[in-house]
Amino acid sequence: MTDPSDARSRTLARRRLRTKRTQRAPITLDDVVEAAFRLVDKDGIEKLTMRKLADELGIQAASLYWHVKDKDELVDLLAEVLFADMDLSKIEESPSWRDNLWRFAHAFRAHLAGRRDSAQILANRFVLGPHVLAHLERLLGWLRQSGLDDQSVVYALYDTMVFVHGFVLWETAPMSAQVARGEPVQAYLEAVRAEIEELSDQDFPHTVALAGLLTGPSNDDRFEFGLDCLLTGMAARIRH
Amino acid sequence: MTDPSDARSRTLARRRLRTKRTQRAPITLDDVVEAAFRLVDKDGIEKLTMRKLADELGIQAASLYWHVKDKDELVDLLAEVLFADMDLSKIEESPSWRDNLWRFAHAFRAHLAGRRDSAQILANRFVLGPHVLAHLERLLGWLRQSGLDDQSVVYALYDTMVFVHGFVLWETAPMSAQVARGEPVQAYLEAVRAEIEELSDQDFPHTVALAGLLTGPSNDDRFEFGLDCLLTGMAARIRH
DNA sequence: TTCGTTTCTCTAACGCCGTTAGGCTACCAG
DNA sequence: CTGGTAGCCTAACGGCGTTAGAGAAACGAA
Repeated sequence: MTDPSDARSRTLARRRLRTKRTQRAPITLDDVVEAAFRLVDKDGIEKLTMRKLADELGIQAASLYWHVKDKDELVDLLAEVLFADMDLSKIEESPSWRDNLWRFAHAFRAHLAGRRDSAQILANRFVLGPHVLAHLERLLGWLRQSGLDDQSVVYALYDTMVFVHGFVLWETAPMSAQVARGEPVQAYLEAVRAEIEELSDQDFPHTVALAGLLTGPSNDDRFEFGLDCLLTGMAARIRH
Repeated sequence: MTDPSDARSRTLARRRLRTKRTQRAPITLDDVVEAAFRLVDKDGIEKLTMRKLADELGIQAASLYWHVKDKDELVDLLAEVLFADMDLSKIEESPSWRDNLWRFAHAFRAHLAGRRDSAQILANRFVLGPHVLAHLERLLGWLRQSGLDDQSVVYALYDTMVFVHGFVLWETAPMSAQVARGEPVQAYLEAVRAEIEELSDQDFPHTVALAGLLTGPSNDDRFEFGLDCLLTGMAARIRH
């Protein structure tokens, strides 16, 4: 029984030397991941199937199991690549930890928003691959260099990531469920708002009164509010 | 074509009047939900199957579809019941919105921690059932009565819930994946820590230096830190 | 009491899924 | 030339969500 991952890396190294091939070039792991993301963007993560993925690649489903152990390993891979694809180098480093964290949070959210079901792919997977570690190293460096004590660095980063991830999860939840069936987001929120406003004023005075804000149009405001509070609180806590 | 939910409620109302039955009592929707949670607690949400659920109830899989339209509707139901089961009445109301929000956040986290895969069940489902609305009403009331402007009430509650949900999701992520296979949490964290400490000091100085804190034992500290920052920031923002 | 209706469950089946076993072919190193 | 391995194949297994349709028990009205 050969170890597939060993075999894989040996193959990848050798492929560069290969000059010509009578048949079509073999599929690489990158091809698999790329095709998977194509399908996810089209139909959502729930519709991602080993058979459809194989189809997209022009091979049989069983052949995928040479590249990947499991469907689970596949999704783990997607999660890692998803995180790795975030381009932190575009963020210019500031001497202020708060600026750095603020920019990272926005970049993180924007990145997740750019790919369908991204928050769901990341959820419940604790991936510590090389790309994730590289990003982590950079972020920790930013925060440490601005004079924060080590515990604050770790906690601040962790809690910020948790907040952003949670936020995007809630932000995209109705979209995945309803909008995938064709309806625009705005229409969905209108429907929820109408539903709330039909409630009895007697039983739900506060909910009805706040219906507009609850289904409010701007998720950006909500995000900014939470993030700003989080960072302000950190600043207050750190300088005693 | 009869509407199943209408039929269901009529049945429930009538069942109370029924005195005796020659065969075993029919299954109610509550029975279904209860059995589903039993299975989730035992094997995790991913192993929940219509067939196994039917088995647990002593009926055939197809019979479930009289009680429930979909598996999706089932999980929506679980999400709503999960949220509804949180007992907010145990929380004593304070005149301070901060106290109220703090207590709610802790109750929410504790509640989610008490049931396996709860954060995952809640994820990506935007449920607005009667129980959820009742809780929402109560929470909004608490915050409004302490003099917060309406927008702050909504945003503060929303962002707090997002944070708690995101936190529990991350907190239980490694547990679901690894611990379900038998290993204790502590052992898993030790393994991650060892993995980090094996990294090159050259390439990952910060990550290695903070390995202990990154895999630190106390999630409670992390949670407290984030929540406290969030609430402190809110207080600062609200009173200008 | 009778009789149609409703409630709840059944059997049978469809098509899709993840995954495994084992075989075939093209390539490469010796 | 030859053995091994990389990369794909066909075939199949058991399990999944779901539907169609039948049937039995209980009910409600006559």
